[in-house]
Amino acid sequence: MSGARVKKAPTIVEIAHELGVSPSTVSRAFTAPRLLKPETVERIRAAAAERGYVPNVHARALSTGVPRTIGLIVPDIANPFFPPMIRAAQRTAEETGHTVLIADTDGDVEREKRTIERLTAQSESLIIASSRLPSAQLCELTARRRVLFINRDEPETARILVSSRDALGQCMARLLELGHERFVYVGGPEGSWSDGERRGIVEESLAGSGATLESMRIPSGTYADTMAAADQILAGSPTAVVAFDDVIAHAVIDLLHDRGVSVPGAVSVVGCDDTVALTTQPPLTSIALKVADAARLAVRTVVEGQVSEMLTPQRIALQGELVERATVAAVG
Amino acid sequence: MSGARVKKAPTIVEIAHELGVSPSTVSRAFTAPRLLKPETVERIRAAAAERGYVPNVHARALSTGVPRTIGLIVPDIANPFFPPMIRAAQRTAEETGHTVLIADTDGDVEREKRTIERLTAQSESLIIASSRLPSAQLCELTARRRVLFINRDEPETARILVSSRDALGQCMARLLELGHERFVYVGGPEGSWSDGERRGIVEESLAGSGATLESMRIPSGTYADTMAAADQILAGSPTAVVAFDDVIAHAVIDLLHDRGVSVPGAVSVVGCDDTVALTTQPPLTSIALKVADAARLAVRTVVEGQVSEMLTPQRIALQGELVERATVAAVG
DNA sequence: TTGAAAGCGCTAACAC
DNA sequence: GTGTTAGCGCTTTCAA
Repeated sequence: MSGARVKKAPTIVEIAHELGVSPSTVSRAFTAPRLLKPETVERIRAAAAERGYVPNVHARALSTGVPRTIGLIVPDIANPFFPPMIRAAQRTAEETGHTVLIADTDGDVEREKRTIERLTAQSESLIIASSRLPSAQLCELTARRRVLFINRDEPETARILVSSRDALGQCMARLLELGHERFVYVGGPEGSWSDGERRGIVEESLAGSGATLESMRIPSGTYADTMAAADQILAGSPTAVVAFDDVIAHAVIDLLHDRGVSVPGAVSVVGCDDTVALTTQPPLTSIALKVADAARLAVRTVVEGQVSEMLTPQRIALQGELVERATVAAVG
Repeated sequence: MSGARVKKAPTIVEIAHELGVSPSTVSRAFTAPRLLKPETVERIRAAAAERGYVPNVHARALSTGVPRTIGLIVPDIANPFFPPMIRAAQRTAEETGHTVLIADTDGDVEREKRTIERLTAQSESLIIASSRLPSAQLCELTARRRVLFINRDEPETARILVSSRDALGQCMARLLELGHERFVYVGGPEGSWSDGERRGIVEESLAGSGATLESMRIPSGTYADTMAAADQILAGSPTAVVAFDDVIAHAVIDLLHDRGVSVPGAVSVVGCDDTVALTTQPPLTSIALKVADAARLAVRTVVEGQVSEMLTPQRIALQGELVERATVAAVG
């Protein structure tokens, strides 16, 4: 079996020859069937299917000048926040015959820049999620490229924000209603747009309520580092802990449990992203984000319109939904 | 800003004109610099860098006949087992200037077939992880393609197995040593190679030991379904539970806890994959698999050698390592 | 050491 | 409705 030859893919010309038609006719059978006699289309498609013909994307891209490829750049594919986004993007792209190229930057700015360069050359547009680039670089790099951002709120760009504003606001109101007076916000990575938004909402919601707020941050956002910050989190004897995301919330529940503090009996905990919410004990109250919707919308946006034109700057915020489970209760 | 034009990428011809050299010279500056006067190479590279020239992958692929693209097909990108594999594959592919196209099949056979067809056309080789295709179809589909499998042990193909054999065997021996006599194996998806391997090792290890084994399965492999199967899992009052993966192990720990059964005091639990091991209470004893190594090896294997030739059939098993944490103890 | 020219597989005017 | 032709950007003989 070793040494066997890989079968060369059949080309349009070969199919054309066999059928006694011209190459362009075969091409049209796939790209503009309505220009052909239905019968011809049938005949060609049948023959093509039989020989296992699949159009060569490179030839097509070269000929049309538009690579039907969309680059999707994420900081970390292993972060459970992104796979659903990637999935939705791919499924949506499929509908229009596009391919999504995934790239992972490790949250590293240099790598992000290089990735943008590289993908620019082979994609008709770029979708960049949670970009870490400083504004200046970002403007420069994207000045003459078709780029759409997800979760980066840079003015004058096309961007989609997966927002927790409404849901988190509602959640905070509920917590206040339940009599909570000492809050802790356990934030995530510095410079994350989501973290900024959430921190802001928590502050706004509490302003003038008489409740106290302790605001802190777990830069790595990991379970282990959150556990390690237990003392700091519990320093002010909070009655409610709002976590940047579900991973942190999960750790908070566990550290509370370690100290014999009942959740939600003594302390209420809320997470965000709804990624692990069903695997905590008790099940975590969290905010389900419109990640898949954002990806779908992103792909549809970049796919429509002339690829030779920049995207129209606009800001779209998709509001998530509060999912009430079992980690929130009245104080006391 | 809307309506602004996307900058057209500079081509080899433009650079050649500006420098007063021929297009082939510019091409050679990138593909065969040793054929050129070092000084010329320098001049060309500088000019190219300045204009932001990046070779057009499509043109290159068309011209050389080899698309420097590797297709990587996984059942579910959201399964925490795969992102580290994807990451490692991409980083390795980068080294040789290759691009990895990720596709997700949803564990669906039809979709897997379509994906293989589609990727074949634009990749020089395919890496397929945890393929669900029946053997016959798999042989047919792969008969004349450059394909390498990960975690699918089909004879006469090139395959890499991320094995837990040694580590799990060692773990079982340890459990026996500690006096365990009633075991449950809580398996995963039907047809998974990993599940078959693990189930087999558990059976072999216990054969002739006098210990009893209850073997079951959570087809979906989810936390929720595992919780729901609590009665079945605990029916035989096991002293040790071996789980197909960490997600199931996590659920087992939680359901044991719900019933007031101490881990590892009364029951020992071991997981596999080492994906969530650090976020359980107590920390889960698990098996760290060589997933990233497998991906690296897979990419290196498909990248080397003539792309016109099939891969040499071979079977490589990469052994994982037992990571002892806190969910295993002596019986009693 | 460099240039000229052909051609990869496909699409898109433009003919017929 | 279908065929002819030119060309997308690049690599690669073959000549010089």
